[in-house]
Amino acid sequence: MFKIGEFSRFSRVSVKMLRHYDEIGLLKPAHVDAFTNYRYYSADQLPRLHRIIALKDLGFALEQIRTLIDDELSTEQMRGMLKLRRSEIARQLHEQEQQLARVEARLDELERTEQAPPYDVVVRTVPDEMVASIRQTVEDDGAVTELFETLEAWVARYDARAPRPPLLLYHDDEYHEEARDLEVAVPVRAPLPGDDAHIAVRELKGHDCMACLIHTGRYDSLPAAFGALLRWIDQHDHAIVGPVREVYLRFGAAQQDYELPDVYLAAGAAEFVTELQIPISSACADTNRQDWLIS
Amino acid sequence: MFKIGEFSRFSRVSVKMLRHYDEIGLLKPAHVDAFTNYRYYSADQLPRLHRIIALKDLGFALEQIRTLIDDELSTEQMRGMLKLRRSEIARQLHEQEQQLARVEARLDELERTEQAPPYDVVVRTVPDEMVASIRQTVEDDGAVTELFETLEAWVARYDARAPRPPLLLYHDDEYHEEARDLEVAVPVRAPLPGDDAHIAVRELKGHDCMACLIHTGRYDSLPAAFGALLRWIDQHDHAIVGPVREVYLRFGAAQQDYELPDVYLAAGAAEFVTELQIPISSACADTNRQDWLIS
DNA sequence: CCTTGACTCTCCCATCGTCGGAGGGTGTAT
DNA sequence: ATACACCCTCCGACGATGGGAGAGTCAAGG
Repeated sequence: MFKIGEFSRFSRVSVKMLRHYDEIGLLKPAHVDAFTNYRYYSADQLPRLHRIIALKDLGFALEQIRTLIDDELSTEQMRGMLKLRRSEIARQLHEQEQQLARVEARLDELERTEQAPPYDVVVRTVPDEMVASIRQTVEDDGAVTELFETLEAWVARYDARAPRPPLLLYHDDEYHEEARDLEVAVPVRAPLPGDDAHIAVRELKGHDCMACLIHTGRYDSLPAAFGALLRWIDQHDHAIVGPVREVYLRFGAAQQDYELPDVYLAAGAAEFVTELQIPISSACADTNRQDWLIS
Repeated sequence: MFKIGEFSRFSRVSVKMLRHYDEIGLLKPAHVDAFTNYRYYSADQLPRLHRIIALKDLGFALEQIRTLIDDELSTEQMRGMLKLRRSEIARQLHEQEQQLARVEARLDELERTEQAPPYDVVVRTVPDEMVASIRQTVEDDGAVTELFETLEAWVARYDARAPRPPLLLYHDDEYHEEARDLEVAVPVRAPLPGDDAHIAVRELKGHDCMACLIHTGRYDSLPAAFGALLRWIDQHDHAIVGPVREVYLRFGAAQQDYELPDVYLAAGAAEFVTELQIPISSACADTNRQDWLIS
């Protein structure tokens, strides 16, 4: 039997942690003196403790470890978890790379902001539009692409696609890291009767005063575009009165052929052309308003 | 001006965090209503916020960001930090790989423990020995190697090296993650007068009853060997009465030629041969004691 | 003008693993 | 007997984030 200090020295776990593990029931001392409450550990407890540390290093929370370890898991199983952990680390690496890419985009954005802002903001009227849409809370950006594909496939089955670009609505009141309340929508020709589990066909209300901005280029720098649009709205003292829309005028390798007003065609042949739309209060009819209707 | 909810939506920072950033002085709202305490943000604050997020994604703490950002650092400087961050991530990846290697070693150890323990524990008397040593708190294992090299070089200058193996003493009372109180020591022939800043020449006290165990193989699995030694001590009801020693009988590519008793030579030609020694209470003279003196 | 509902405020608490410290009791060696 | 090393429990802190209670505020519709 060893007192906690000795046991700490040889197990390479601090005294504080040994007490903590005792407290949460992860590793009870082999014996606790009833009078002094001194903890006494036996050398036979080392394997269990080493198992705990191994699992901890594999990224498990102490709470999980407690349940895992009581299941008497074999070293074979633990080797399996080791493999899992390796792939998990690879995934994290990938994610960090993406994060750095986002940082770069942010830097691009900052530089662009320091120069002359290359965005032109216009105010238009956007008409009502019949769309098929899915609204749901989404965690991963990749899921959005999937939703669009689902939607297009579903609409294609009814041969009801209207030749106008798909769009995305941001319904969140405020931003949250994990889940965002999004609505993906594609225009349809007729009020389709069919209504799948999550797919709704509805008339998407237009708006008299929509502050709009065309962004060309990859989506990494969309926040910059939103920033410019927001600055315009701020400077002109408008109020935002509805969810933001992203309209995908052109995207991906296969060039779309939507019916668009001429002004859009001027955007050139960039691979990605996106319009950002924010409905603003109507008290603005006096500003540089331009009434272009989507044909 | 935007209320906090709107600003959150467009900045992609949660309301909670905006309030937090206000509180810690990282991003104060452009205006706070004196009566209602409502926070109002201006679109001009977006660049600063994006800078903050970029730095956060680069791994800085909010506290650091505050000082960084007030220094008006350019995007060029931030790109430099991006590079730094990349290498930092590479380093972390390497570290995680090492950690996984340690986990594997632990699993090896567990399997070995489940089988018959291949360690023979003997009790010997270890005599006093004159050594040159450095004792200091060390954070990185790599630093230990450096210390040994420093020490050997210093002793070599006096041509005072005694042909016995170097050793490491663990002085910590209890284990701590970050810093360990270690003493590296190499045997010397004479009481050297010279005494460098941190190098001490002293007689390392021996001990009548030293529980010893020979470990062959890489240092990854040293904890397993310590475990075996500890179990032996526990089973035989000994008390530990001094710091643990690791004696490096053979190590590295260049084979050493220390004067050792025959029993050590039986360990074969393994690349790494290490003896672990723990001084125990003398009340054990009746057990399987074997008095081998190092020649 | 009043109600309603959406929005905001402040304040407190929780997470997770680890450490530090205060204040007091225990064990062993001089 | 006294000193010193060790141990105990209890409380708080870290840092980024979120949850929730309870109260106040704003804007739109009746």
